[in-house]
Amino acid sequence: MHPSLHHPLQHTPNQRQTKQRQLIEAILEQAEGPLLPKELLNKAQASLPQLGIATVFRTLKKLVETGGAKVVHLPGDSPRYERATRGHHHHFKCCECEAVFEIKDKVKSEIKMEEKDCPGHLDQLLPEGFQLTGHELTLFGRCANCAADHTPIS
Amino acid sequence: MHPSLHHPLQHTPNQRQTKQRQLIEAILEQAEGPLLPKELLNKAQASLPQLGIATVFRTLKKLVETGGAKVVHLPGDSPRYERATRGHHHHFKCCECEAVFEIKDKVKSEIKMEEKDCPGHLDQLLPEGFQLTGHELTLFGRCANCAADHTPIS
DNA sequence: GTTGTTGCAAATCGTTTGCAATGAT
DNA sequence: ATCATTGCAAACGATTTGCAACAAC
Repeated sequence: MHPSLHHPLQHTPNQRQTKQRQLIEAILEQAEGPLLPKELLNKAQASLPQLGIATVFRTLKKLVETGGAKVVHLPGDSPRYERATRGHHHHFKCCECEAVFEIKDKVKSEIKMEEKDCPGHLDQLLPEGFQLTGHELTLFGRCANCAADHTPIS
Repeated sequence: MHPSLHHPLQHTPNQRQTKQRQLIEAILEQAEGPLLPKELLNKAQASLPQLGIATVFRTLKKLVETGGAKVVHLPGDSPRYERATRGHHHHFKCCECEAVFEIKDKVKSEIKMEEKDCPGHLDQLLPEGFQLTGHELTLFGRCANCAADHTPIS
């Protein structure tokens, strides 16, 4: 039998395939780093000039809810969005040129899941009885370019 | 000689001692965790009802500039503020009750500075040529209370 | 035809700023 | 008396929402 054919339990509304949603997903897919909603809008308006910012926000929210996208919070900035397919990683923000880089953990086991191979053993930091389900780590400093261009820090 | 006696290079304006600044600092001092500007305002208005939100923001900004306070960015929330005297630590946010806890690193050397004794060796995560100057780490999950009250996660 | 989706404008929220009045020095 | 600081209101940027028109199914 097909369990979900007749009555979806919580009456999940059917998602419709629109060109704006397709476009937004495509741009997110190609992006090299997490995007601000406004950046996304700008890129999208190249193909769909009448696209509104509200649609971008609504679509992003749905993408996040359905697991298609992830929110990236960089300290001091408004939230960015990236495709969920990129897997777990951290971010590095250059304090000089403001650029944001994806940092992939170098030590990576193929068996353990994301939390396990991140720096240190994060659960060891927690008090008794606390359960860890996720984390966000942002590094700041100077990127290779800025470090090369100028004198060393301080 | 005293180099800074005569002409402060950038004409640093003299800070004046006002009751609003004193109050804000006092509240920050007593706080158990990082505070939102609005939370700070609410607590402060108990003693100073006419205090305005603008003053809170202006005072917090100056405190941060002068190193008296630190900004805490919890993913998904607007910035919070805490006294700088609390030293380096991380935060844990309970996804169930929304409470925020300070997490002190357990492994703590007395000689090494903040970056050194944090989880893992963060600089090892960086590509060649990148210079690390700081980081923010936020953990999410269930706090001990919520974990005890309800069934285990999923 | 039903109903999820859109664009627009108005509303909201957090934060900043202009300005005249106030208060610390 | 000077000038940093305040309170208020207006301004602002990011995000959300109401609603009528529209488009996918």
